Amino acid sequence: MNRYKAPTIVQLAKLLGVAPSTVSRAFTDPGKLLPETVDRVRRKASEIGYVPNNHARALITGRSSIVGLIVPDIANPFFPPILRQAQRTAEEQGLSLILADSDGDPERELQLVGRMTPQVEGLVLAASRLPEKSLVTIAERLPTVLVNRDVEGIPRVLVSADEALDLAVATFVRDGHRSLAYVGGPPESWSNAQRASRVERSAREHGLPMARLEAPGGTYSEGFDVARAVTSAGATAVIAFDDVIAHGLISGFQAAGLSVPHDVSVLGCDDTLSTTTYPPLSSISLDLRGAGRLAVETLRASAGPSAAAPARFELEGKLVLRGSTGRAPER
Amino acid sequence: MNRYKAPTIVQLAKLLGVAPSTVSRAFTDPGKLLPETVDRVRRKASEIGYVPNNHARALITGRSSIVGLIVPDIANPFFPPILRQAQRTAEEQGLSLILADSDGDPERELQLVGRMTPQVEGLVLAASRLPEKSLVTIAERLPTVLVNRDVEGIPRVLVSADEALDLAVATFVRDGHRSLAYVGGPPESWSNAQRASRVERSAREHGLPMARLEAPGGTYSEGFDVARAVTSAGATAVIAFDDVIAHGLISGFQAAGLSVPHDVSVLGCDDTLSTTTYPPLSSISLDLRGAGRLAVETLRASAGPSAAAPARFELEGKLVLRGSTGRAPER
DNA sequence: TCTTGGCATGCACACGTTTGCATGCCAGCA
DNA sequence: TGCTGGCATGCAAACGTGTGCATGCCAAGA
Repeated sequence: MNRYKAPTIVQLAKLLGVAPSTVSRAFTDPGKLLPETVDRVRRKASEIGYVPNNHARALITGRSSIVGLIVPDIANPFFPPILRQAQRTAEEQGLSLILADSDGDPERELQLVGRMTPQVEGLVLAASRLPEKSLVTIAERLPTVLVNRDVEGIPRVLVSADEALDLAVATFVRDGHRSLAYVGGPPESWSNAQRASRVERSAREHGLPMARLEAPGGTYSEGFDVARAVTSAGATAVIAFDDVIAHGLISGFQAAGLSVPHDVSVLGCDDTLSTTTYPPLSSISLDLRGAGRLAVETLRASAGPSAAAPARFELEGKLVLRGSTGRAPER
Repeated sequence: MNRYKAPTIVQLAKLLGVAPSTVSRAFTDPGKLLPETVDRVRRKASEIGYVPNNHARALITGRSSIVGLIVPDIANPFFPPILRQAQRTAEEQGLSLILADSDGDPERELQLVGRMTPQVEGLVLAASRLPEKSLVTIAERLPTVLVNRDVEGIPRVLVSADEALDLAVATFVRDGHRSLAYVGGPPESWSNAQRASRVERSAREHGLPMARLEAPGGTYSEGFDVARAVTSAGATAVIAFDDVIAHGLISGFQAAGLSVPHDVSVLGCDDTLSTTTYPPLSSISLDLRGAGRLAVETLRASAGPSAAAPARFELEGKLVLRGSTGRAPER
């Protein structure tokens, strides 16, 4: 009933006594028109409230001004900063962002990609759980940027904790720790594999024994439960896949009567919790917002006719020592 | 170069030896077709990976199959569950969700609405900070659903803590508490005003003195800092606007050498942190996912020709007592 | 004056759907 | 058998825009 039909390009053209194509050009290719004409068209347009119909435009150009973003889990504090900055950057470029959550399920992720494909201009896949093969196929038919997934031939932006992890291990050694534990997160996560192997390598180089433990769901309570295994492995320092697990670990240690960092040092990763734990969590701070921005900028660039090699950006995180790490206990 | 053209309805029709309109109907109006035909079309469609082009569809029908969702702050743990379920429900209905973050700024929120208007079919505004007048104007020109904002004449779904707050106050009284504090959150937030006045009323009815304190940014560190004010007001029980502030309060008390819940009881709201604090935070659990679902379902319903009165849903939360609340200290 | 060429604008088709109407078929009834 | 009517499907016209090509104008050069 309150059906309001928006003014169209032909109405505006008729009103001005010009051809529809002239109006079109006034918006999309003003250089081809007399500046005076452009002015006249634009003025009248805003007067009658004309605004280009996105769907009609998308239909003919194939560019929808919409980009899709898929994350495994919106509720994970790792993603909101990426998401937020991605949206903001998209907005600056005149793009809209459509969002979906794959729930960490590769099958569902693939399905979401399928649904999005016809209506988006490009895709950002954050921490994708899809096999490389699928990713390549997707990237072939649609401009795609990966976040935290390193696949040759596809533009990608990675937030890396590698150097900071090296530094962390070195710091632990210097502080007298003689045994280390790493608590892994979701096994399908690329970051998890990356971090685990880096810590392992670094520990080996320092001759530091390392126990490998798991919190596959990446939850607080898993972290809590695995604390026991850390102590029985004899480790005095533990690096967790992320802050959530680290937080659980701290609580687990406290519940077992151990003091952090006096009895055991705990290092998180991602720095999403910052000072909201007690003691304040040492962690590795990542440039998540930068990743969000870079992802859509790269997408935009790679959507063009550029035949340049697919970009690969690596954003190094930095180690932030707070109260949850310290010297090894005297024994 | 890597331009991949998606299969179209006519290609599919040719492949099947039927008319394009038949294919179209197989998706939009299957009742008009022989069930067998519908099957055949759908089977072939998924075989060759055909998926309807939304833009073409939107152009002719005027319905874009896109709904917009605006939140004040994606990073606030209150919103992801809403967001997530809203997206999922939208997906079930064949809709896409475009997302934006207003950063809590009304001006920016208005601007976002303006940008979205021409391309969405409806709008969900969560915890909007816009004046009522603006909201009414928006709702007039576009199907709109409010979440946690109560404006007469606009469909809305509210997650309410009212009854649970009453129960909480009664519980405090029963447990011997003689003085209460309420720590408010963002002053522009409708929920904040709602909760504050409810607690105030409930306390008055019980003859319980109540101190009103503020953490206007709604952050952990503000909660931490305001803990001091709580104790100097002599309160032995404190209700916080949300879990984040409550978490800060707990840490603040611990830093001041007070034990929770032995010396002071802390109650959060929203139940977003659940067991990740120590002691586990008592809180008020809200049906956020239900709100997300209801919001887009309501939007969908109100987009139809229904002239029914705008719906108003109120989802009551429930009190969950964990380890951060207990009996008043002996004195 | 005639030609050339650049520049501003008009013409008309294409994009992939939906949908009202037309068509053809077959069953049921007189 | 002939007629009616319902049902499954085909036909073709939109929806609002972008864009290659054609057109017409005017200035500059010969």
